[in-house]
Amino acid sequence: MASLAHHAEQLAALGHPLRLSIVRKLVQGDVNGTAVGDLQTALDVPWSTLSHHLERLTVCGLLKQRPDGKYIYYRVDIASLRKLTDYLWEDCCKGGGSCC
Amino acid sequence: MASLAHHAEQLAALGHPLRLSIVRKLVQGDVNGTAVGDLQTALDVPWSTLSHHLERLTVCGLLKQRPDGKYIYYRVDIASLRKLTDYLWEDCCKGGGSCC
DNA sequence: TTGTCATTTCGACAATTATAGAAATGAAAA
DNA sequence: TTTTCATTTCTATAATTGTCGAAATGACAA
Repeated sequence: MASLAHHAEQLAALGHPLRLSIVRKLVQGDVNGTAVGDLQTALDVPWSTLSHHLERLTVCGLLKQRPDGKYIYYRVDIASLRKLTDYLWEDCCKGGGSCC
Repeated sequence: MASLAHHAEQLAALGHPLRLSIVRKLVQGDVNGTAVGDLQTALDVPWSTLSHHLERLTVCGLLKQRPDGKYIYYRVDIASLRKLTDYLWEDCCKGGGSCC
């Protein structure tokens, strides 16, 4: 099952305090995205560290990048995140019983 | 925010192919839990490796253990997993706009 | 073009995590 | 009580991941 590996990769990407706080900030923020500089200010973390984590989140498909002039805007790929959370619950209680 | 660190820990636990397949199997399986031996057979992984991953999932609160005689049954803590997936969507589109 | 700002890439080191054989535990059956 | 079975702990090694300063890139402004 290829999707298992893919989803594991996305969950691992979310499984880091700084990366999770990036995603949380973007989920709550402007639908059009947030510039890296604004994230840097908000999270107060070195640029190179932030950039590295943004790449990790982007590579696995959780974030989308939109360069606009001088800035790069990042936003959560909502469909991708939805698929991920849905995946965790797929076929719950298949064998009968209702727990969810 | 203490819950951020806790949720990151849980997501990291899910972010490993073997651990994710353990959780998927338990989510789909019997509500009363699955014995370690059955997991071992199904996943075909060394006992010590499996045990290590089960511990990681249990320590962060995603799995519950129920020893019964010779066997130990593991099941997903449904409430805990629900809190986790809900957390990811909390306050989505706070600033207006409707994406989810 | 020169300068400045936003962001990424490079590089090196530290820290954490994964793997699995062998030994240990602990409960039940003979 | 001896044996057997289920599972964990121990131990060591290999692999991956995280951190961040410094240098590089690439866009816009003067």
